[in-house]
Amino acid sequence: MLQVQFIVENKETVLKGLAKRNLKNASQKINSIIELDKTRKETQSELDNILSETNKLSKEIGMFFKSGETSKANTLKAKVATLKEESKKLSEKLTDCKTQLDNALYEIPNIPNTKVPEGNSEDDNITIKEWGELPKLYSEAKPHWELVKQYDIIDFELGVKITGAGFPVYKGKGAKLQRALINYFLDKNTDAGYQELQVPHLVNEASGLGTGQLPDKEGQMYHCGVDNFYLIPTSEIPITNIYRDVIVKEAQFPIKHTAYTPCFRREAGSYGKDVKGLNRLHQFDKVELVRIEKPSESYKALDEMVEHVANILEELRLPYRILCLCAGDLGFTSVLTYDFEVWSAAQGRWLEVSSVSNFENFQANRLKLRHKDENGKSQLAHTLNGSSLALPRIMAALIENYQDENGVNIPEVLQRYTGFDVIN
RNA sequence: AGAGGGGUGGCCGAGUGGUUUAAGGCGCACGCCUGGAAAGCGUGUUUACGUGUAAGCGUAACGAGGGUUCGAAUCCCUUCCCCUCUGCCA
Repeated sequence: MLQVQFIVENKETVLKGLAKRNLKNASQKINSIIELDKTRKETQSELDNILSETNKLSKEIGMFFKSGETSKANTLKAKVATLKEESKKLSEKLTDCKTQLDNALYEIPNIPNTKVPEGNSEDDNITIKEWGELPKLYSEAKPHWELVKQYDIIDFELGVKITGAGFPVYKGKGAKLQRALINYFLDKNTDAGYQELQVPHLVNEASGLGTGQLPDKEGQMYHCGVDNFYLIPTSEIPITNIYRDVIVKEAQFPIKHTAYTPCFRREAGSYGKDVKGLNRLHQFDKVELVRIEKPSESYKALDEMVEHVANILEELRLPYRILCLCAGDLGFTSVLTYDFEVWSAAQGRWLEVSSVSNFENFQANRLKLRHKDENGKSQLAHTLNGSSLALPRIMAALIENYQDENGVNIPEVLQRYTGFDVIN
């Protein structure tokens, strides 16, 4: 969430940013936040004064009891009783005010970067780079869901039997290819200085709140009721929450992590070719990048991440394009996001395989993730993340783009990981 | 899962109702001392909110949340976590 102080001091900038996102009743919401903050400050001051007085009197009571002046003590006790009533009222008012303020802040999305194009939907995203020639497939080319069946490398029906739709079983060379991709991605990331982590796949409520999936996106996560844990929809949650309530030391920067995890998403409400085959699953694998940066370095870090992901796709020789998301398509928490899409030749469409974002201090504010600046003052750090990469759609594109009369060929860079060069 | 013991500052650790303004130690920073360093000595060393131009001042925080009391690290309740033993288990 945004910092109240930032909203108060930069009201016009905030309103302009929210207008870009077409947020309804923005100025009303912002005014109410400013008003609530004012009330909060006043109430805090009033309460502190009363508590200060109460503390002073309590000490005096103690001394009177010690010296045996019971009647004096009792007089003060009566006085404290009235003060206590007042402080109770004020403290309730303060709690109430803070809750209202937080709830109001939760509704305000992040302010888009000036680079973010105007626009209402994905149609307004701007392509900033295209790479690779779209492959011309041979006449018998098929979509991946037919190929995986033909070569028996991914079994959707089996997954339905075991669990339900959207939980495929990878078999034989399919499983091996999946594992090869994971290892390849992790190696690329660690070579680029990202520390590899293995993190829990279930997280508690505090972590869900920290990165902002809770409370609003509760329905999109699988929940273990008895223990009150959530299955992670992305490893961003466990990785970023390492830094919840942390003050990072100067020497720790830059902080670069990568992790492979399965991701679990309930994703209700989609249909048709969007969910066909590997296009959208309830469980899928992903290798993630997370960076914690000093504010002055975060955009350099974002560019590095984009460059890094592009390099991987080029090594795989998958045609891709990079989109700069427009304000209307930009995620709630993001300031600037680049989406990577690869060309799925047999489907004749682009598939999103990575999303790289700078959240600036929006996430850090909820996480209470800070660092000390040059003057020794605590400042919120910046958080960034990106996929490198989401497995299923890479699989889909690979299988489709690399098919020919002989079967599905394996990109050269992966062959030392798979140990075979064709699936047939 | 059962029984028992714990959770105090960056770290160790004292503290069972009232000058706790959380002892003492370690670490760290600065200063003195020194040719230089170590040792020694001195000073300082949390976070959040409020207030103030600032120095500072006020409030809150002893795992978390409630309660008792004029007053709680200390007593009571709830809850989370850690350790030991027993059980179960890859």
